[in-house]
Amino acid sequence: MAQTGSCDCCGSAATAGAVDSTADLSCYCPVDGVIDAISKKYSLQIVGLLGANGPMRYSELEEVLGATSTSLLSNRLEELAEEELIERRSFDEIPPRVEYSLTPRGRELEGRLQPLLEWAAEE
Amino acid sequence: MAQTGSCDCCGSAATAGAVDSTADLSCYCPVDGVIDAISKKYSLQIVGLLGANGPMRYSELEEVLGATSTSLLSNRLEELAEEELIERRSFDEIPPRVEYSLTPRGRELEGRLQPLLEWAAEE
DNA sequence: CAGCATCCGAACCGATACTG
DNA sequence: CAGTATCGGTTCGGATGCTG
Repeated sequence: MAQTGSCDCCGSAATAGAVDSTADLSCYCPVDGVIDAISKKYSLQIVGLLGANGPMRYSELEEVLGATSTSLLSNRLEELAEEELIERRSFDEIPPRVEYSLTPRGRELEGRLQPLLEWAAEE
Repeated sequence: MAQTGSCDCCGSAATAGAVDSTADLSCYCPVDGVIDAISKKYSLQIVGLLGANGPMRYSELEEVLGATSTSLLSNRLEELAEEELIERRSFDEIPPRVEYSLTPRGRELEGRLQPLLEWAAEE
């Protein structure tokens, strides 16, 4: 995953035209990086939590998510921030405080995610 | 992932009540297994392709997806079939023929997936 | 044609130890 | 409090090679 330029499903094979003209929707490969970002552990939960609760601190997320290792949470937050789905805001205080919140883009994602998650959860 | 009974985000931590009452949407952990299934490589594409093109043969999928190894494709198809998102139909012919198509459940998924994918793809 | 079995490397997860 | 650094275990992905 995490492709930057090449595309394994449209680059080589799509030109073969094996299927037909309705194949407009057949390529979901690049998808920017969002899909990559959200298909890792806790990403979905983070987006959902920030959407439901508003800004949250590092330790709050850590607690609610049920103690993942700190490094894992760090990585997820960093990745989501790189995709501009969440925003990191640090206050210059002692003790330090950092808050994470959804960006507008993140809120768009959350909106589109919700129907999917609700459907998957009810079942 | 692939949890069957235990839940790492609501089992232990949600009872801590660190956030507040709006945390209804905070638990996406179990989510049946659908999320697990679709967060693996090619699952999304398979569902999308079958939705757009109708039933497809093994070799068609293989070609359009751009030659993943056969075992990987096999695994994905099997997993999606176990989740009852796709249906496998084999014809008793020589040479053998197998077609895959979306189940009603798979079509529901595809519908909810589409807005998300379109949004992610346009960017 | 449609696949399963196997083996290897890469990515991901989790726990621990340590820093600003 | 909010992280970074490191390391071992597990899962995932890709390449062959071989069957019904």
